[in-house]
Amino acid sequence: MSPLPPLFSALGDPTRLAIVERLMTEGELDAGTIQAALPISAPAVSRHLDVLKRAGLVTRRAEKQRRLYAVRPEALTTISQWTMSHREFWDTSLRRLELAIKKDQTP
Amino acid sequence: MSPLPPLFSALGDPTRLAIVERLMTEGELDAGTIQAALPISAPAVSRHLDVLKRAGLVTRRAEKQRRLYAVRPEALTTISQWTMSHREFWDTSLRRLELAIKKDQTP
DNA sequence: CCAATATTTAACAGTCTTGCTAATTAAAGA
DNA sequence: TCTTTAATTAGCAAGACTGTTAAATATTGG
Repeated sequence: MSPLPPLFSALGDPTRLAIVERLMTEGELDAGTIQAALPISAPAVSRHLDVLKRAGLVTRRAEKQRRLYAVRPEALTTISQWTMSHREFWDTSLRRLELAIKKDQTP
Repeated sequence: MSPLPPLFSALGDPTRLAIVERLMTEGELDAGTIQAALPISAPAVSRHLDVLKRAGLVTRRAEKQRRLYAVRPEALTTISQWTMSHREFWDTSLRRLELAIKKDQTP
């Protein structure tokens, strides 16, 4: 239901990944608090938050004159499900790799 | 060890995501075979493959005059580990959401 | 050696992205 | 009402991204 490329694209920027990680560990935060920890201007942060919002990664709600942002758990679930849907591939590939290395080291 | 933003950024392009998914289901493929399924020129595909390579998402090896590409399982593991490291957040958030919806529907 | 095949590199155009400062909008509170 | 606080939108510049065609590189196989 949720398209992956916008999610990956949004997380591909280090600033946005940092914002998402902070929101996940600290929970809902307002734009000002998010901005304070970053080395860029408020308008720049506002645009990053808009990108995250349009990708479906965060929600936004108004509280007095503040805008509160929070990560949408469904977005993370979508990514998790994608990796899991390919788990058979990377799990067995990794196992094969480890076996090959072991065989190489102790001949 | 492997940085996430380049991985996410590389997967943020629909063409590259499609390439990675195809390589995961079909295994190692040469550049020409990958290009044949896509609506863009060979040089464009070559550049996408280079982006994937530099992000650490694929390996490349020469076989006669062909270049064979394959997904690095470690890259997928890195992403999986990231989602899992935040699983407590999205798992409990989702559960809370579901409870709130249920409470709303049957008052 | 030469022609064919496979792929990449070069050069270029159009479009996005990201940052900035200045201006605007919205609500709070004296 | 007027000032302060919070955040966004507008407008602009620098640089990155993606696609194209043409040229270059490398390997094969007659």
